[in-house]
Amino acid sequence: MSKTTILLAEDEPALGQIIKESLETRDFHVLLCPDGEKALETYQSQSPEILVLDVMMPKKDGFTLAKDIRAIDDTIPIIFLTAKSQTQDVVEGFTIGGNDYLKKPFSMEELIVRINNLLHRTKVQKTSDILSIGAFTFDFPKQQLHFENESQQLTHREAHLLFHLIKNKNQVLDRSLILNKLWGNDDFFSARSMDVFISKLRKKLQKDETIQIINVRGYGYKLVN
Amino acid sequence: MSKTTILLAEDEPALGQIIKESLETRDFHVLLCPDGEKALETYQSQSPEILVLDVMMPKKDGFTLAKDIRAIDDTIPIIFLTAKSQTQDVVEGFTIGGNDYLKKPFSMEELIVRINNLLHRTKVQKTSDILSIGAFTFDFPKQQLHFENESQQLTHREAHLLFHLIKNKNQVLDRSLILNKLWGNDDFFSARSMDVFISKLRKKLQKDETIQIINVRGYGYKLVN
DNA sequence: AACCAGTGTTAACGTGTGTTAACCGATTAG
DNA sequence: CTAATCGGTTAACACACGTTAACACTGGTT
Repeated sequence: MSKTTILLAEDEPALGQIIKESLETRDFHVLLCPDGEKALETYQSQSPEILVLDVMMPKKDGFTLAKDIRAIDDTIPIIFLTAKSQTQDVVEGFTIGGNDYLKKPFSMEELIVRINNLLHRTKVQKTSDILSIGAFTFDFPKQQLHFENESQQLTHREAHLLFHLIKNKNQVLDRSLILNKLWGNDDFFSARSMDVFISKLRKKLQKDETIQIINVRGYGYKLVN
Repeated sequence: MSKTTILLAEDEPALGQIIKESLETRDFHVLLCPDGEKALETYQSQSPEILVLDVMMPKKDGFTLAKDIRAIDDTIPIIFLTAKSQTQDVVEGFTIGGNDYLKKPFSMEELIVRINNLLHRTKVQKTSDILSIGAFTFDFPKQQLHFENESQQLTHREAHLLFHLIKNKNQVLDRSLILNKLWGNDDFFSARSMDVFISKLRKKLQKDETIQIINVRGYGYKLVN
């Protein structure tokens, strides 16, 4: 497994360097940015998995940066580093969803705990490639779908499609998004092909009646359980 | 939706009471326990959704308690309250999985942020949108309307429209509001389309005569029961 | 080279969903 | 009272999606 990439935005070079090195000893890959604008660029080019942002920064402060990034990705975890003076209610307003904050000064242990907690939330299902849905267990790498003591082998396409459906369980999974991801385009034929696979998956999943793949006309599919 | 239950184990009565009250103003249900043993009993009888444990407690300290509870449930989120003297590496060892910690003294905001963060992780999918109306049960995610032991599948549009009607049960649901929300506009054709769906819903709901969708001319619809 | 099994794509036909149209009754303003 | 408006209902329609089977491609086997 490759290292987790952390984007660290901190304008104070000495502090930034200390944090960076500490995190690197914990086996993270750290991208240190001296200001908000640089951070945004780096975010776009490197797509890190978690952001650690100083609130007070030149050019673009941490909150503004977070807003900009949230417009692109509304799930990426963000940790704010706040000075004592920062008004607590503003910070608190930001600390919902994938957000947390730390008051300066903080210990490295504290930061690492927060990072791991937030990563865990998004990663817990992400890294473990054995997913469960209803009464099924789905081993993605092996492309096997287990039900009680039976087990059926899925094809590559079936497995990938199911994988994304489970990842977006109970939410609508956008048709064109998945078409682009798995087929590389979203033209008529690929769409038809996808329909066929949805049909196949439904058949393979029908042993557990509590789970269903529901179509949302014009948008996509929703796997519910 | 019922309140989230928090088990709070804190041996210092004054502090315990303050935390309890603060959390209650945030609409949590708080079970305050003065020591580790009481906490374990309360955990078993009340099955709370999250634990906030003081580390230093009489009879059974927070870590030991956490170990005991983890043997029963290895996913329930736990937040430790630690004094400054507590050796940080021990704490850190515990802060994996569903765990976090706060150093005393801490602000209520900090605690609430941690609680919400950890709850979010387990709860995001848990809050089920199963509504009931008259003799019907409406499973919004599955788009199913249950009546006694029958069950009919609704379409996406039907489900959303019914969802908003139930949410505004016994109040007038504004036409243009719902048109904008579901159709994206409130022009003539969308309005006509909506009428058709109201008609369909009326038909599907007519098994229970006590509930009706009443039109309020010029304003909208009201679902009554 | 011929064969085969497995996988994904295309085709053909059928079904479901949402929109539009048509026609109607009810309500209200003039 | 009459006309205009709003909403109710049904049906026609277009098109998104479902299902099955035929087809084409791949890589492996004999």
